[in-house]
Amino acid sequence: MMNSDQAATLLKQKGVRPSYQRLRVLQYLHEHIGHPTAEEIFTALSVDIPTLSRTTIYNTLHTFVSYGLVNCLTLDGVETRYDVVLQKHGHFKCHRCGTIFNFMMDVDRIETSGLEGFVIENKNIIFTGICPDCSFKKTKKGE
Amino acid sequence: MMNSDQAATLLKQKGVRPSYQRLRVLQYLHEHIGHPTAEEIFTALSVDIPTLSRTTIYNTLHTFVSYGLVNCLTLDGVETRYDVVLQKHGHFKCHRCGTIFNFMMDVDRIETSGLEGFVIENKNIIFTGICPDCSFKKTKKGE
DNA sequence: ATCATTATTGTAATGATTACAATATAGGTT
DNA sequence: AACCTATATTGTAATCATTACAATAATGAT
Ligand SMILES: [Mn+2]
Ligand SMILES: [Mn+2]
Ligand SMILES: [Zn+2]
Ligand SMILES: [Zn+2]
Repeated sequence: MMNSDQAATLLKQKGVRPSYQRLRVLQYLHEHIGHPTAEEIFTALSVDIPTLSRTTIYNTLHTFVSYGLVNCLTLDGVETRYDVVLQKHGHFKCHRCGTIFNFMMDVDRIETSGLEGFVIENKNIIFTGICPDCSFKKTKKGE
Repeated sequence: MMNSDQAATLLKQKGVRPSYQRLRVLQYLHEHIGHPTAEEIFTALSVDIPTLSRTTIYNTLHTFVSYGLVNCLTLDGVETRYDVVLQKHGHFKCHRCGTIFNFMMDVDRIETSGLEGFVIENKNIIFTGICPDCSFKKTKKGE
């Protein structure tokens, strides 16, 4: 998916010093595009890097966001999640299994009224409901 | 805007016991539609109700949400905000002054791809940027 | 008035995130 | 290569919103 060299190149390209921890976090994000939390990243990388600090994860993620390497999203408000897919897309959260899905949409085609004079910098689309998997399980159980 | 009797009627209508605290919270929400936080409501009502507990505010808001009296929204992830405007609308948060504005849009006209088989229960639209007021101040300062 | 149900209160706990200071590392300069 | 400064990492303590929980109070039906 993304090897160490590719990660280093990407970081240097953006002006971020490619430390070992940062490389690993960036690689993890590219290998786990399901919107992981800081804690999930920390837990996963701790196995390989026993000295890893939670603070480093937070610092790294903040750096990545400010340098435009990742986007952060807070769907529910309990945990911030990180997204390495930079292409504009919407998010669907299944309230049964908690999975966050990406979906495509033409963000700029949304017609609004009441935003005259507003400078729009970001458009965030969040849908909630039940995913096909959970929907199917529910139907089966109901029989 | 909404007097005690109106609030009581609304609560009874929805099957929520109209305690004094609940009446006051509901009234506050109707008089402050700028998406207040639990803390803001608590601080404001504490003046009048010195024995008021923060827990009551949280309980009350949870009750209101579950009975469909208000909606909650978590735009940034730091604080949950409460919205008594039940009509579907989008939110714009100014990252300069922090104000959260409502705007109108046809939510159902959004075309998506990749959500086949998903049961959509809620559509949340959040824009961020700079509001006209802050935009104007910035321009003036720049002269 | 009695009694069971429900609401309120206060305090303690939780959990994600931030603040901060000490230590370690990286990369440029001599 | 050794040196030095800027930057990154680490560990711990603090913060802040929210929740858990148990005691007390109020409500509404009988
Ligand atoms: Mn995504
Ligand atoms: Mn609103
Ligand atoms: Zn699901
Ligand atoms: Zn503003």
